[in-house]
Amino acid sequence: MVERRRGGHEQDREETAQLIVQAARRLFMAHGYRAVSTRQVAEAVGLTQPALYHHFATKEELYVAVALGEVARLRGGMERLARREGSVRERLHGIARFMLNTVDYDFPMMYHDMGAELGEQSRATLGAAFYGGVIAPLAALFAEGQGAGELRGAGQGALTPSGAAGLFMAFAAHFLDRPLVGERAPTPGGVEARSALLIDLLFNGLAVKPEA
Amino acid sequence: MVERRRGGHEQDREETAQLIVQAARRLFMAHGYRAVSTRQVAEAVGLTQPALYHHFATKEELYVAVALGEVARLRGGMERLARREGSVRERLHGIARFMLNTVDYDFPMMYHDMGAELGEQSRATLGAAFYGGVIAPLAALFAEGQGAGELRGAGQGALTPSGAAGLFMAFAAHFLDRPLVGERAPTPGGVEARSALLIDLLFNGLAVKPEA
DNA sequence: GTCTATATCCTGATAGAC
DNA sequence: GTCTATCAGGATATAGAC
Repeated sequence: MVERRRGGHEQDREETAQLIVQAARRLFMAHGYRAVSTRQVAEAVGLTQPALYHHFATKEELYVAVALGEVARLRGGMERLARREGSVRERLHGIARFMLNTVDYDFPMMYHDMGAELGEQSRATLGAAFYGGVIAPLAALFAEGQGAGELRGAGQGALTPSGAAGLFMAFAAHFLDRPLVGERAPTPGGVEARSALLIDLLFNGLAVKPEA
Repeated sequence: MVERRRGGHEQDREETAQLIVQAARRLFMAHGYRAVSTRQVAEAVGLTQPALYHHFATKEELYVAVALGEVARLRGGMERLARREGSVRERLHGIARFMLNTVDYDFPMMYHDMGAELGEQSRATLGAAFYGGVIAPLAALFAEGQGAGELRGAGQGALTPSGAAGLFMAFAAHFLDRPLVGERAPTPGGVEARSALLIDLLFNGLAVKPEA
């Protein structure tokens, strides 16, 4: 908002780049890196395909910009919710709600694209951003819960903090309401019901509780 | 083995089709449907690319054959292990071992391919096979555990049997030792340690147990 | 049943006018 | 900064000889 001082052009230099990233985000996250062509991205933003190459040198560079933006968004939400007051369980519940509410793409596919479709350098860049921005804040929260005696630690046969963070992400991916194959219906209920179930299962598991 | 009575040809009609499916299985499961070309499959089995089309009408048909074979393999293992004696937990542990030992591909990617890269008819065929051959046997086992009071049922705020089966598959996918992005290391330990951890977390969760 | 040759299409990326 | 035109390569699939 502070940059709008040059000329009367509505779309200054950086602005169309942002529009391209937004359009690419929707397409890449819905269909995957390989399934989306640069022509589709250009058409979605009202440009011709070669115009994209004025803003991004390669398709891969565009994907990296998309993914970095998404990691930054997740990081912001997670760090904000991790700082709230309440038990570790309550804060993790908040993060679960946040993810179920705002992640509208196929998480495993993004994971696959990052690991298999990109060059080594892009992979390293995104991997570091994902680890530092998503896994690390979650791991800190789990470590706090283990220290407070709320969660089983590695000494009690469970997981390291970052292992627990990875498991949390697997739970989140499972409870995201993506369109599923075949007859398997998504977990029913709204975000509140699904996030509560997610946390309940993550903390207590499927077995009957001893006191029940 | 019973069909080997025609002529001296080592590779009768159906046999090369099987070789093609095996080669395609390795490639598709390692890199995904879109990333593997029919030329690569042909080269891996020592044929030229057009020769494939004598055995399979389209690339998609070949993929369906690959996926149906894999579902049949999983079904066989699961039904065998589900019939053993022992608690539901012990039998689920056996199935977890079986999956960690024999699934060498990227499960979420196969899932994505089935849901997004194939036509409606192939998707329906594979979805039905997957549900009937993998989800249904698991769900029957979970239903048995819920009936025996070993597992929380839907009435106790947990999951339906098929919901629990889906969660089990999510756990299995998470604990498969696929090469991961960035710095996040795979869960350490061999198959026995990882399958035991999987079952422990699935049954008891991350929270400290009341009696501990 | 496998081959060579090829049709047709789509891809990412570049050249150069305006 | 965006356009038109195009390159070079790879994709699936087909035609027809042997």
